[in-house]
Amino acid sequence: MPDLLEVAAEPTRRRLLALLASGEQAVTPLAEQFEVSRSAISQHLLLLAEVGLVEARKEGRNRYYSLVPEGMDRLREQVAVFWARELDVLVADATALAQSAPPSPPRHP
Amino acid sequence: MPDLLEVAAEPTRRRLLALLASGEQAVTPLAEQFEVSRSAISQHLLLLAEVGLVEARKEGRNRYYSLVPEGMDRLREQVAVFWARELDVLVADATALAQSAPPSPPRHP
DNA sequence: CCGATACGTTAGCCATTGCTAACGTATTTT
DNA sequence: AAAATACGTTAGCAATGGCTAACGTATCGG
Repeated sequence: MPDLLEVAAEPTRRRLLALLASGEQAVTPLAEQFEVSRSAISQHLLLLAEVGLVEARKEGRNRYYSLVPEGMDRLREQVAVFWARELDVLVADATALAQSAPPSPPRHP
Repeated sequence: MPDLLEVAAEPTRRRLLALLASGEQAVTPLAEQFEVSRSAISQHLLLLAEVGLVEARKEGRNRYYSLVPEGMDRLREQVAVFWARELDVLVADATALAQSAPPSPPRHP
């Protein structure tokens, strides 16, 4: 059972998700937008399906892949949880710092 | 030159970033919170530093690692770019769907 | 000066990953 | 019925990744 974030982070799969965002699409036309083989894309899609980010609707000899909203929400949540680990405090420092303020002293007194 | 999102997505490194969010920390105390060796953690930290997410402040025989706000902002941006690819439309459907509304017809008319 | 501490570094190992090529299968076309 | 299309599946490969163990190197304490 692969890690959701890791699966989604891989560059080819990120692009696949982005492409599917504009609507469902069959495998071959998807694969044509990449430089790797159709088989490679198929395997990426199966992995994305395994973690519940996409699903396939079979119609004739085509399999139309589309995003699974619930899965994408789970991904969004995971990302949110990551950022929520007080990282925002740090980033707040960054913007303050970007506004030509003196650098804040090291945390952890 | 490794991919920023992929580097940040790996579970151990995610946790490292989260731990560093609460303040700078030396390698050994960091490593003690994991089950893997100190060497493994050191290598993860070096990789995180390579992509600009963390940096080390040397003091005596310790190396205090901390988040690099600019790097974390770049990461945040990358994530935002990913979600911005019209994925939000899909997610909007999801919430609507979660409110017991009939499923929206397949996109791509 | 010597041992201990805190690291980075390296080599080597094993598992995983992403890939291609070839094949199998269902569906459509002719 | 045969060829073509659109897939998934499998095997097998090269590369990568994460890990440990061992070592090298500063720095600190005695």
